[in-house]
Amino acid sequence: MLENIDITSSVAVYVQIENHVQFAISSGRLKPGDQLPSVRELSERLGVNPNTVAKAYRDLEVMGLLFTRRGMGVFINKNVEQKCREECRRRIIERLHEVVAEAKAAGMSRDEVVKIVDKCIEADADPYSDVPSDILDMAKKKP
Amino acid sequence: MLENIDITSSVAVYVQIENHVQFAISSGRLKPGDQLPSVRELSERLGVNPNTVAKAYRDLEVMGLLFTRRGMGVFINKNVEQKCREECRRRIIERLHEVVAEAKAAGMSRDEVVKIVDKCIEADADPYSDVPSDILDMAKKKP
Amino acid sequence: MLENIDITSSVAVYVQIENHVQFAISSGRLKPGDQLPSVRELSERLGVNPNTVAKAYRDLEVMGLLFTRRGMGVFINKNVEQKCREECRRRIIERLHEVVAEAKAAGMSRDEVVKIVDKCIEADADPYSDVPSDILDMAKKKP
Amino acid sequence: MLENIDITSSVAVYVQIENHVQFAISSGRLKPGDQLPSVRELSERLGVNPNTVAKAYRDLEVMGLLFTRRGMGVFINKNVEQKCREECRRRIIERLHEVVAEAKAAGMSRDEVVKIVDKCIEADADPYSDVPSDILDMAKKKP
DNA sequence: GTGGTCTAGACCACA
DNA sequence: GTGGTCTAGACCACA
Repeated sequence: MLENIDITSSVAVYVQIENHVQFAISSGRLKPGDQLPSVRELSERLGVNPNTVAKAYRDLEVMGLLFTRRGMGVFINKNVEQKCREECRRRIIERLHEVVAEAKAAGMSRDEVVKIVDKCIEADADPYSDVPSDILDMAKKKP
Repeated sequence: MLENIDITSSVAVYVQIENHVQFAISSGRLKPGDQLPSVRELSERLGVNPNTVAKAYRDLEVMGLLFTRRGMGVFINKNVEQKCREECRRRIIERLHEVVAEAKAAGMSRDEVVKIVDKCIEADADPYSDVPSDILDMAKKKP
Repeated sequence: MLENIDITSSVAVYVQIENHVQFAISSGRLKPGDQLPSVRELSERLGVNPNTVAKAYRDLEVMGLLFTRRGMGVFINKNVEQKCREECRRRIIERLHEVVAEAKAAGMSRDEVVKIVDKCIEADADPYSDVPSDILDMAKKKP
Repeated sequence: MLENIDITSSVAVYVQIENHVQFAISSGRLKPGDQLPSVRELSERLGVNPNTVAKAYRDLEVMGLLFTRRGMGVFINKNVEQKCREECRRRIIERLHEVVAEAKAAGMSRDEVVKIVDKCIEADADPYSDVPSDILDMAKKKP
């Protein structure tokens, strides 16, 4: 996660955290019952304000992906994998639509776009899973 | 432009104006020497504060795309078409890379992605040019 | 003059006209009694608003360099050459001070600056007199 | 900076701020990663509206010299020192060319110009660095 | 507390 | 009429 979270990015850090957790759930790297790193632990690790991590966890809890057990920590909810997968897919397709529409408007041909797609697919361009992710390493797997 | 600029969008109005002008230059619909609509005119048309339009124009000037003649108006600079085109392409390809990498990581297959691309290309999904743009109509073409 | 007046410059056109006339007087290319082109004639030639030329002539008149004879035109005053020369010199030295001070602050050495000076002096870098100037050609020499 | 920023100057305050920051970067007094004083802090110090400082920071961001972390502050970008230095040098040399060409055209000799240059070089005519600059003192050095 | 966006409006420089 | 500069101030996003 540290590798993938870019604090200089224009995307808010809390949004990056949320996306990352959702993605990890949808790809099965985080499973129901797993415990997330504490707010303090993760914020220190990322070098960001604890409020930032807390905000991300709160949002994810509101979405129903996490639950908090006071004094125990934050855990992944049951039956969220499918929902997460769909949500991730939906967002990816939406963004794909946007960017392809712009490419078209910019005069790029179908073949040109497909060529770029192929190049990405072939490359190890996995934005999340190519590097051991700290948030994943820090998560305590449900026994 | 009026049709394409969405005051309620989460994308700031001045950013939308900037994108639109850049895109219009890169696609040749605005050419060096053309005069943009005046700050006041465009702001009234869009129903936003003149400062908002001025901010967009100023950014574009700092980027080197426009120049201002005090008391005369704002004009497209020379030799910006190529630069604009490359910049637009670069940004599109960058975003395409990002989203395809995420799609791959999310387990989508190459064919699935290409299928979505094809659907977008076939659709009239041009985000800018499908509707006559007021900013273009308002621009005074260099004689 | 047309060659030297840059309407895209950030320096106001009326200021450029003023500078040009002062410089022409101080270098003897315009002499007391010479008639300047009319506001209309010059503005058409330069492709600028007549107000712009009128403003320049008015300022120069306030400075005491020109006088207007109603229905006759605008003429260079007597005994202005010396004053003009001094004023031009003063401004040049002032600007030289500014830019050399910045060069020094930017870490440029004395020799580096002098080298640039020499290059300029040797070059035909005369910003005004190298090209036949329209305002001069348009001025009617006192018989 | 407070000492060098002149609110009564004809040069706009935001332009003075921009110049100052660029110069501080090019001379190494501000380094990549350093945090600039906050918009509010600097605006209070200078006695100007926060918008004025924000405008300068924004221009510098569009130029690629700064980046903003929302809620955190404004920082100097990486790899801008060289670019800044070149840009500063380029502008100084350009202006030096202009003014020397005018001096030549005005009939000043090479030796006369060099004499003025020498006088400036020897004087403490550093327009920026002779006085401890507040904006530098206020900048938080990257650890 | 940090910057971002936007509005309303004054006053100025220029054409 | 055109843009530039600046102020005052509201409301928001983020940390």
